[in-house]
Amino acid sequence: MPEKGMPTRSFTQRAMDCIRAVPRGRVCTYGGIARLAGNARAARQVVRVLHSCSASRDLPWQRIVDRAGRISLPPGRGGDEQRRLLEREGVRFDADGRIDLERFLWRPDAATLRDLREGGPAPDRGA
DNA sequence: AGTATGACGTTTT
DNA sequence: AAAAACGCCATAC
Repeated sequence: MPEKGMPTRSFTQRAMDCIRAVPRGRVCTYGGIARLAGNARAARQVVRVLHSCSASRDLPWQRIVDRAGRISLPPGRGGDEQRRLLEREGVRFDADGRIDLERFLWRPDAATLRDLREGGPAPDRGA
């Protein structure tokens, strides 16, 4: 059994759980995943997580977009596929290739939030 | 212990 | 409004 108080799961592991929690047909942002995983500033680490696990693990990697609702992955290196996958889930893009986050941004309900955070506290220094 | 990585986010031009 | 500059972070090595 893990030590009391010590995080048993790394940020990377928690981030993967959060990504898996994004339902089909919805999206979340890099920063949003970072915040859910316990560190609001670790958006870049979320990028690294996706880099190492997108194709291999069973992560819905395509559901992570940037804060403006745009696909960050460059076309030709997966960006096109990401858009195709999202459209197949029902996510719509406007003429500028943007997703309406008011409509498609996923927000976890209280129960999901609790589940995602059971591994450790969320030291959000946003104050 | 220092450097590199990255599909970001925020602030400043 | 758009772009650059700047800040930030967890992991790999």
